[in-house]
Amino acid sequence: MSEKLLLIDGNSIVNRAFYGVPDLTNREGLHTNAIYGFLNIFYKLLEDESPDYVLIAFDEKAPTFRHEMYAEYKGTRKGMPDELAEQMPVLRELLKTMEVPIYSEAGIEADDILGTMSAEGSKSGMVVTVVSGDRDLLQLVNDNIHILQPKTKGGKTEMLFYDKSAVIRDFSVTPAQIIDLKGLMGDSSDNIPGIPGVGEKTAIRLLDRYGTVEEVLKHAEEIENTRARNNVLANPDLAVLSKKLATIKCDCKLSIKPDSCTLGNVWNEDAHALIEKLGFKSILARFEQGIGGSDLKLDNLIISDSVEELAKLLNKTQDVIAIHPVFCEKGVVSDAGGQLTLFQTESGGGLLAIAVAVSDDCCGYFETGDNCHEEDVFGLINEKISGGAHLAANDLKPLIDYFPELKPEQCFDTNIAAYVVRPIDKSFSEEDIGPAYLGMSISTYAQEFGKKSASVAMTEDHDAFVRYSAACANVNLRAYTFFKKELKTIGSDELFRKIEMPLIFVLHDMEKQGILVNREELHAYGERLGKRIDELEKEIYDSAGEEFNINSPKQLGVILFEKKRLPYGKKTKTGYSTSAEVLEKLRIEDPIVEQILEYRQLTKLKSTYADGLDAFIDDDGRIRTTFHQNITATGRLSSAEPNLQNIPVRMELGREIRKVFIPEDGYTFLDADYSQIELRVLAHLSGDERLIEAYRQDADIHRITASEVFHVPPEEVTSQQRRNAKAVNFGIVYGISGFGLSRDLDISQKQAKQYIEDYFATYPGVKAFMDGLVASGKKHGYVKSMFGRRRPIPELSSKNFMQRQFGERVAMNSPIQGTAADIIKIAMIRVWERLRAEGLKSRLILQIHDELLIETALDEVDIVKKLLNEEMVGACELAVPLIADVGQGDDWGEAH
DNA sequence: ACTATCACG
DNA sequence: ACGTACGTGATAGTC
Repeated sequence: MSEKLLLIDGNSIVNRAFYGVPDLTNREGLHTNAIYGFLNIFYKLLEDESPDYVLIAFDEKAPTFRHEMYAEYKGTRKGMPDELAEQMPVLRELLKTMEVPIYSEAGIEADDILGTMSAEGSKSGMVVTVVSGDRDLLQLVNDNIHILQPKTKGGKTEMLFYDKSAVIRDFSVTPAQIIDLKGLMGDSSDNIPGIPGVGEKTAIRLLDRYGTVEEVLKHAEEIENTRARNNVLANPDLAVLSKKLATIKCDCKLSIKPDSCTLGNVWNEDAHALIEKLGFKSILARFEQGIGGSDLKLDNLIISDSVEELAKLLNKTQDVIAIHPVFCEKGVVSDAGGQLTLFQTESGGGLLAIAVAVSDDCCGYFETGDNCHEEDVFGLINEKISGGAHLAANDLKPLIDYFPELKPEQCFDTNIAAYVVRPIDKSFSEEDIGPAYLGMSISTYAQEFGKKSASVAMTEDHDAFVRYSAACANVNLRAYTFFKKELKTIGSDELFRKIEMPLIFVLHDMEKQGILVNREELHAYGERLGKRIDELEKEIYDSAGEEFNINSPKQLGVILFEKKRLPYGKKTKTGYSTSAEVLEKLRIEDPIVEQILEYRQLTKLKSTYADGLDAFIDDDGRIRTTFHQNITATGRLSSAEPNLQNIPVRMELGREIRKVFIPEDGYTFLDADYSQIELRVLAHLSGDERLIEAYRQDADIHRITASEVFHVPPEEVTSQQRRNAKAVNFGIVYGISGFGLSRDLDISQKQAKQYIEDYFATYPGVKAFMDGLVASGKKHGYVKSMFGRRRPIPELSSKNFMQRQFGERVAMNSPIQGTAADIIKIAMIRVWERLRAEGLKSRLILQIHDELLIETALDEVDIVKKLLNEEMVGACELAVPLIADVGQGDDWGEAH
C-alpha cells in the first residue's frame, strides 16, 4: 500500500466552518465557531482517511499574490470579517499545540503550497488527498491526486470526492483544462476576468473543440458562432492573463517535504487545556477517549450464556437496569446458540442476545441458547420490574410486549430523552448519545459491521459484537443518569415523564391494533382510477402529438414549455416547474393542462393510496402503521409505512378512499377533531384579549378576522373575504411573511403586508407575543411550548439573512404547533387510560395531529362518545374553550 | 441518493 | 437584493 498524504486548504475550510457553524463564543467572549467547525472536519478527515502524512496550508495574513504584477485583479478580495479574523491566530496556535504540521509563507499562496506538496507527494509515490472548497484546486487532480470538496447538505457537511472522471462529470472538462476554462470564462469570486461575453457553455464548447486557451486563440477565426468569435478576437490577452491567474504553481521552494509532515500527538495535555479554554465540551469528550483509552472496562464485562449469571448480575441492583437487546430479523435463519433455528415470533424476531448494565463497572452480555432461554431472560428482568426497578433502553416501544408489568413511571427511553432534549437532531441511538452527551465514543455499528444483519455480525465478528452491545447497554445506563438531570435542568422533565413515556404504551397499542381495510373496495377503487388514467393518457398523447412519460417533470416541461410554447411561470434548479400551482394558471391556455392536472391527481391516488396501501394489508385485513415519536422538531408524531396521517380528504375523489377504512363487525367509528386548536393555543399563549373574547363568544373567528382586516361589518363579510381571512390566520400560525401570504392568496405583496398590519393592529397581543418569541429565541437559542417542550433554533444566529428569517418564523410557529401537539398527546393518554380503566372493548387506533379515531364497540358508543369529548376538551385548561367535534360513522369518511 | 411533486394537519 | 409561509412521508424519475 502506498502512503497517504492529506493536504488541507486551511483558509478554505475555516471559511466554510465559519459560515456553516452558528455563532459561538467562549467564556472570555472570543468567537470560536470557525475553530469548532474546523476541528470537527479535521477529526473526521483523520478518521476517514487515516493518512500517514498531514499538512494544513494557510495564506499569510498580509495578502500576497501569485503574480504580483496582476495584483490589481486579485487585490479586490474581500477581507474576512473580524469575528473570523480573531479566530485565525488561535486556530493556528491550537494546531501547533496539537502537533499538526501547518505551513504558510509570505509571498506564497496556500494554493501554491498545496500544488507543490501534492506534486512532490505524487512524485514520490504517495496517494494525495487535497481538501478544499475552492474549485481552482481541481486542476491538480490526476491518477494519484484527488480532491475532497466539503458540501453542506441539510446542516451536515459531506465531502464530495473528485477524481478525474468526477471532474469531467461535473465540469465537462478534464482537470488539466480547468485553468483553460477559467481562462475563457473567468471566475468572479476569484476576480479572474476571463473573456467578456464568454460563459460556461461557450467555454466548454470551445475547449471541447480546441483543447486549450492557446489553441482556441490560434483558431479564433474559425469559430462558427459570430458572437463568440468576436468576443474571443476582441480580448485574447485577457484569456492568457486569466489562465495564468488561475494556474496553481507546483514548483515553489518550500522548507518542508511531504515525508516530514508527520502527525504528532494530537491528544496531548496542552491541547486539552487549550480546548478546555475554548469551551468545546464535546471535543473534550474525544480527548478523554484519546488520552485515557477505553471507556468501557471490559475486564468487568461478564460474557455468558447462562441464565444464572444473568440472575446474579441483576441482583446487584434494585434501582435501574439498562439493556440493549438484540433480536433476530424476522424470518431469518440463524445459527445463534450453536444450532440452526428458525425464529419467527410475533414481534419480529427472537432474542439473540442481550447486554445488561446495572452499574458503571458491572455489565453483562448474554446469548440465548439452551442455558438461557428468551423467556428466562425477560422473566428475570420482569421480576426486578415488579420489584420496582427502572428500565433504561433505547427505543422501548417494540419491547413493550416483553414487559407486561412495566409502568410508564419505570420507563426511561434514552432515545426519546435525547429527542426531548434536542428534537432537531436526526438520530438518537446509543451511538449518537455516547459521543454527544456522555463523552464516550463507541464505534458505530456501520463502521464495525457494515451492512451485516445482527445475526451475521454476531457470529462473524463475535468479539466486536459483544463489545458493541455492551457499550450500548453502558450508554443507556449513563444516559439514564445524565438525561434525568438534564431534563430537569431544561424544564422538560414533566413532559418526558408524564407525556412521552406514557405515550409509548398508547402508541404501541395503536400500532398493534391497526385499522381494518375493505380490500375489495380498495381494489375496485384502484381499478376505477386505472381505467380513467388510461383514458387520460391517450388524450394527453393526443394533445401533445407524441408519446412521452407524463410522470417525468423533465419530459413534461419540454412538451409544455418548448413544444407548445406555453408561458412558463417558475423554474426549478433543474428546469421548468410543472407543479399544480403553475399548471393551474395555464388551464385556459391548452386543454392538455387540464388533462395533466387530472392525470396527476389520479396517478397520485392510485400509486400512493390504492396500490400503496394494498401492499400494507396484513393477513387479518388490517393495516398497521408505525407512529414515530422522535422525528418532528415540534413534538408532533409522524406516521410511516404506511403514512396514515396523509390520507386524502380535501378533494372529493380522494376522500372516497376513506370509505375503505372500516370498523370490524360489532364496531363503529368515532372520530373527534379539535376545532382550530392552534389558533386557540395562540389566543391562550398570547393572552390577546380580543382574540380570547372572540373565542369565548364562540364567534366565527375567520369572519371576525375578515371584518377587522377588510374593514367591513361582520355580517357583510363575503365568502371570499372569509376565505382570505382564514389564510391570514393560517399565516399567523406559520410565522407570517408578506411573501408567503401573497403567494397563497395570489395578491400583491404590498396588499398582503397590509393585511398583516391590519391583523396585528386588531390583535396587538398576538403581535407582542410573536415579537417576544423571536427575541427570546435569539437570546436563548430556543423556544418552548406550554408544556416545556424545547425547540432549539440555531438558524436565528445565522449570518445568512434567509436562514435567520426562517428561524424567526420557526420561533413563532413552534410554540404553537408544539403546544397543540402536547395537548393531543395528553388527550390520547387519558382517552387510552379511561378505555382501559373502564374495561371497554373500544380502542384508539389513529391520531392525525388534531384528530383521534376510535374503533368503538356498538354497545359502548354513548359512553365512548362522552369520554372522548371529555378527555379531549379537558386535556388542558386554556383561557379559551377547547372544543372537539365528535362524529360517528361506519367508515372513516363518514365518521370524520 | 437526490429532486420534484403532492397527500395530510 | 435577497427569495421565504409551519410540520411531515411516499412516489416516480433521474443521477
